[in-house]
Amino acid sequence: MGLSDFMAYTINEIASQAGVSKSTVSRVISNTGYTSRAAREKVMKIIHELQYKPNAIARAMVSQRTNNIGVIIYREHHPIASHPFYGKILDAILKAAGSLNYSVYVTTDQEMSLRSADYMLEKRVDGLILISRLRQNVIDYIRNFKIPYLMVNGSTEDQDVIHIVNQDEVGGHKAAEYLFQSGHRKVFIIAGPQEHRSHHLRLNSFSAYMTKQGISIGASSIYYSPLSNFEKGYQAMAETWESLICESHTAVFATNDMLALGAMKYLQEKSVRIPEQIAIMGFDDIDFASMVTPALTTIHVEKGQMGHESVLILDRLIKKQAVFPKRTEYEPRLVIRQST
Amino acid sequence: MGLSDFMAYTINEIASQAGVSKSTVSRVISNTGYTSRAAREKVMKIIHELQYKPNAIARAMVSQRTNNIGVIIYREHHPIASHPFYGKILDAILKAAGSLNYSVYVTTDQEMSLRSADYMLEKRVDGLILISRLRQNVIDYIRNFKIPYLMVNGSTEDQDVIHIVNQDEVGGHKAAEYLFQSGHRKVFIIAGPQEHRSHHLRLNSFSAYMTKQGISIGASSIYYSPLSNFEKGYQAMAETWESLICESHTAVFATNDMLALGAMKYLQEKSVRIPEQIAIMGFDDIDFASMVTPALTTIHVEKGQMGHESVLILDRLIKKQAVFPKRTEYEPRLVIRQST
DNA sequence: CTGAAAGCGCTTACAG
DNA sequence: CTGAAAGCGCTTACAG
Repeated sequence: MGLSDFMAYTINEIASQAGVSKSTVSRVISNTGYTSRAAREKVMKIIHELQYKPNAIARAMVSQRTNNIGVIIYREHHPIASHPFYGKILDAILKAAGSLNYSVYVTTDQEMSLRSADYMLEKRVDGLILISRLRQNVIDYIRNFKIPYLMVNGSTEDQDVIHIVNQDEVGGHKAAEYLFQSGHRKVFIIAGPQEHRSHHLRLNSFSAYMTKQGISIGASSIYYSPLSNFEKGYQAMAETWESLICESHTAVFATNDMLALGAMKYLQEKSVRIPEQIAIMGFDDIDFASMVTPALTTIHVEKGQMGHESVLILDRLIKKQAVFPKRTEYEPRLVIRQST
Repeated sequence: MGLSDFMAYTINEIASQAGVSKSTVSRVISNTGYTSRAAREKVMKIIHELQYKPNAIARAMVSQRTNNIGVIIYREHHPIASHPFYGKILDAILKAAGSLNYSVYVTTDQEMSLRSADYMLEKRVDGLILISRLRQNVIDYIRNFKIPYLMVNGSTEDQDVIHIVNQDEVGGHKAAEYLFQSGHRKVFIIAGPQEHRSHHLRLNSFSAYMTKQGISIGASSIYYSPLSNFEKGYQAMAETWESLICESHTAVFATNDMLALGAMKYLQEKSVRIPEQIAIMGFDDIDFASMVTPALTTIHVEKGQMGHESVLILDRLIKKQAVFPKRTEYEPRLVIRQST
């Protein structure tokens, strides 16, 4: 066995070099039970000398705890980790998990299948955070395994699933209220995919507010986009701008910032002045919203808070600690910038 | 033991229900060795009925392979996963790892300490991808454990470390060449932190090209920024714009897009016309670069390729397959848009 | 305070 | 083709 066939030291090696049993070594490492000071010091010394590291796998095997949590992000399209919305949630999860001494497995599941879940269910993790939309059959499947899990910003009607969400109805309401109070009476809406809970609720509550003010938003004032990205926002404007302005709309509300930003890009290429000729408003408050010119007015969603809280709740689930609400909601807030 | 104390089935349960030994069960699961058709079918049936999943931890214990790879992103500041540059690399890693059947641990290390490394070194992963800058002592530490690892876009002079990098010199050269050929003779530079290999090389090769053209870039034409984010780009312009324009600079080159975007924001607030009054150029080609108006001219870095390749190389290292270059370089390319 | 033994859930030679 | 046994590297009662 050459130098390249480096073998990591085991507890046995430490025990033999320290002249004690491996039980004793284990005790000093985990700092439980009684150990004489002499034994402890001897063991510590050897551990440092050899740079011994306990094998986490072996430890997980007996303790039945991995100290890992799994994050599965269900997204059909890229980006995933670098997504301006989900990426922020992920960042907060990584941070919170680190401070609670969990490691994080990150998986993406573009097929929204059982595959990623299966991987995690092979006892690799103590608990699971599911982000974004996933199918009911996946939820049922996971539940079957009795592993602690929760959903962040998903779309399920299932009352039993522990869930962290943004109050999208409140956000839609705030957006509509703000635009209405700013004098807008004819607003064009770019609506993201309606099978997504967020886009659906944002659109509905926005419309509901306007309706209550006696303003009905007709079919010709809503553009339904199958995707919620920049390109689609651009395309939405490209296809509708002419008629939109003929019908004297004074503002555009998009159900997320990416759509709004895409729309803005098109308008700027056409030298349309924002907000003078038309106001634009988004939803999410992604980083980029404040970086463009004019900066985008939007509804701020507590992405970081949601990610952070998801780890705290999961930790309690794992440790079987006291009850917690099935549903944790965060209230979004209006952020007024230059585009309106 | 109530329903809530669900225990996952083990190979023993499968064996007993199928009326065979656990050796046989193991063989049919791993599909190795001989098994009679009858035995195989019986076992498969029970496995499906019970939704049995082999315990990955136990398997890792004996096979000495975890099928996990660890990604440590060394960054002092947020964002990490959602970073417009590193997030893209991470996304590509997640994707490539998935297709090679690896799971990915993602850790961030803001202190650039040994802590994250330690975690991974507890035999949790088969190999390690280190992203961004890290200290030499961390490298030395990790090397000590003989675990396969490589660096992506790091900054080390260490010839022994397997390394994937962008050719920042080439990029700096291309940027300078393009601006020069577009007629710019007096360029202002916003330079990111010089302890970062990328920013350093980009600045140097840019200057070198200009010098060769007989244009010396004086101290008053370089703004050194301690950070490379949007805010600092904005600040750089805020502090220097007046004198910059007095000295008749015609273009601004920033050593990354975020700085360039920040600079652009300030100028737009001052109603400076871009590129008519001053041209702006960045480096990286992050997503946002093409979304702003005017769209940012920049140097495209192969973030996805770098991430993808890092997994392929690590996989070969793990499997002890044939040699590979110590250093894999990607050539960046010029992307001309509207800001110049 | 300490050590021998059993066991976590698998895989892998080895007999048969 | 199949099963009994040993072992991966730890932890945890249990005697002493």
